[in-house]
Amino acid sequence: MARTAGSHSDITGPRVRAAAQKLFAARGFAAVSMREIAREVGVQAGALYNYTADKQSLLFDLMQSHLEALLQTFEDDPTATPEARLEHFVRFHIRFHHDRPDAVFIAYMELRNLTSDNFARIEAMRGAYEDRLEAILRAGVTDGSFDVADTKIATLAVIAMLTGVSTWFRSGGRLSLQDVEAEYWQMVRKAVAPS
Amino acid sequence: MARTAGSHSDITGPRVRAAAQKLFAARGFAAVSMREIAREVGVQAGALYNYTADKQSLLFDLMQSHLEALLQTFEDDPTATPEARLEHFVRFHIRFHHDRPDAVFIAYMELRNLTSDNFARIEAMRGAYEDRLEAILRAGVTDGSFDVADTKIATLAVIAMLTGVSTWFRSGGRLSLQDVEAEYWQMVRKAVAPS
DNA sequence: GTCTATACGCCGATAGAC
DNA sequence: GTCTATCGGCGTATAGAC
Repeated sequence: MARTAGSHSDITGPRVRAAAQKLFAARGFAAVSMREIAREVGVQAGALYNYTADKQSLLFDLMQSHLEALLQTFEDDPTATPEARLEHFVRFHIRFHHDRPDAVFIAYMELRNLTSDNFARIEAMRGAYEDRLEAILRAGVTDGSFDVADTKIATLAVIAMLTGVSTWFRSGGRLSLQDVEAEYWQMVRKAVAPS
Repeated sequence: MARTAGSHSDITGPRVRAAAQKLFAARGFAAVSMREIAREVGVQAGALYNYTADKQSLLFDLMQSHLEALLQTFEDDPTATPEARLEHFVRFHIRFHHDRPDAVFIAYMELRNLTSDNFARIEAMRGAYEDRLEAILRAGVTDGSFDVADTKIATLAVIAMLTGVSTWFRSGGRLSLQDVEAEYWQMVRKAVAPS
């Protein structure tokens, strides 16, 4: 079962996706050519088509993998208190996004470059993630530990606020990621608390 | 002083910028060609270069105009209470951004397509706007009406949260813009309040 | 001020040799 | 599985006629 010398599909495939992710994040899907991706990998442009049907599939696969990992990694414990669940969500979201800046950037910036079918599939996954947070907020509203007028709006507000961290946080700066987590948790906690 | 027939620089110029804004917002700077902009305006591609030095200048001018308007339109009253000033900021930011969806989208999504000189100028304007909010938060921390661990982080968190409204709000939906303003104001007010 | 024509180069994707 | 070569098309920007 040994592979033929020069047969590298198992290693080149991931390298193609890694190169595409790096370049799409840095300069944008539309601005990056297949030739550039090939150069980054160290192959000729034609060889890329052994690993992806076309450029669009490359983008879609990156986004889908990112959102699959997001949904799979987040664990919620419905038996804990709403406040504990919310704190876990806040810290998880900040850390997970901080660990994958390129994938996050692509997932937020390149939605309009998806075909409409692919867009619908990605939006469904994003919606499923939002639903996880909304369930926490609803549980807190029900038992009186939170007070928000509209759980859907609060969900979107919290996610927008947390995701914004990626736009400015740099390791080695004035604050550690743990400091940032703690500060955002305080703001989120108060924002949804009963007044 | 009558112009020659067929001389339309005073009207075609704005139409070029309007067409570019519409197309850049819908499909992205890199994905839009000068030919498409010309088609939208109703002239040939070469004629665009009577109104802009190049495609990059078109992008920069759109962003600069947007941020100039933002800075010029926001009025803060340093003699009011920090809470009143913050509520005014929240409502202003949501309304101003809601009124200019295309300009807002471009200003957030196309930063990486600016040359480094142009990027620095735009970032300086964005920083000036952030400073206006931070001044309000600092005043509230000083007089004890707010409690935030770090005014810079709180500034970025509030702006990210408010700007997120543009990504989902549509007139004619379940909530009016005034409802949305009110809900965000409640969340912001509580987030920065002393616990 | 706008037109037509064009310079010059890169685009995504495929064909066929090895 | 990767290469070279290539197809047909579109990219920005400019030149020169009117």
